[in-house]
Amino acid sequence: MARERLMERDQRYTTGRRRIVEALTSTGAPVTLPALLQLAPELSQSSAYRNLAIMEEAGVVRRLVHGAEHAHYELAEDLTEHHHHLICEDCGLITDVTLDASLERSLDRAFEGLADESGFSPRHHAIDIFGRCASCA
Amino acid sequence: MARERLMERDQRYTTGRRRIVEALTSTGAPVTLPALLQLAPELSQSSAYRNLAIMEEAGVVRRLVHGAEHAHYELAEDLTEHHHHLICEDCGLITDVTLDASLERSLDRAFEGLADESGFSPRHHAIDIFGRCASCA
DNA sequence: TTGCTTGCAAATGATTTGCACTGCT
DNA sequence: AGCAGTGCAAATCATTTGCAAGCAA
Repeated sequence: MARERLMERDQRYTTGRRRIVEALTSTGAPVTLPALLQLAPELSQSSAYRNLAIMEEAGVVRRLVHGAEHAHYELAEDLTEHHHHLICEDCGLITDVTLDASLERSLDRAFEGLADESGFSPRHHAIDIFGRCASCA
Repeated sequence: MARERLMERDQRYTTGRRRIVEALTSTGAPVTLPALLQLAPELSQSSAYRNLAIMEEAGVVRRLVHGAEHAHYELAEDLTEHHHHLICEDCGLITDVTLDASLERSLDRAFEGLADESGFSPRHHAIDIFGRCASCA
């Protein structure tokens, strides 16, 4: 899947890129760049950044920005499934959650309604739930 | 209100801070630092950053980070009202929206449920709706 | 070969900080 | 007077980029 997405954009699925995708697949949760380099120490920082940017563009990777610190990276939703994020305000840990399908449907309906009122056309949404994770509680 | 929040933290409500609050009040939408300085040209960049950080800490201001560019600042929800953001993927414009109270209630209920399953205790949430604004459509 | 990729080191740019000065209290 | 707040210029630090060398089609 990742390979196809890249090929469509005339991008190669190189070893470095495969390593990144494998690392993101193996850890279920979004990771920072330093964390990614720990998972795959043979990657060089600049190439990792460059390849993440290319794969983000190609729809393989998603970049999350939350505080001022490092951004987090995860596989794009088409390669996984639609989900949201629990963010621990103490330690910065980010984990995934999925909401009930009917609730998602209600949200989408509400968002569509905005188009009429304001002229804004929604494409996708992201919900961040801030709080305390189990280990920081 | 802003003054009280600052006083509680033994912070003064100085002219510079008042100017920032007034500027944020006058433009309904979240603004970047450069935009804020345009609204209030007598502010100096470093003091504006410093005061925004202090007021964020005091719960007067909220900082939003979305792409890689400048962060956006707005008045904290206790000084305004609970709302979410429409983000234009073309021009970066951010505007506020409020959802139906019953939908918010369903969301909160769903989030509370997470505490039981995962041990995560939710404090607040933010919904970002990405798409095209009226002028970029 | 020809051009995309890589890794290193250097550059960028938003935000932060040191410091001397001003202004409340 | 005494300490918090300000503005300037310099420092930070995540991320990006230039460039020479490596590798794949």
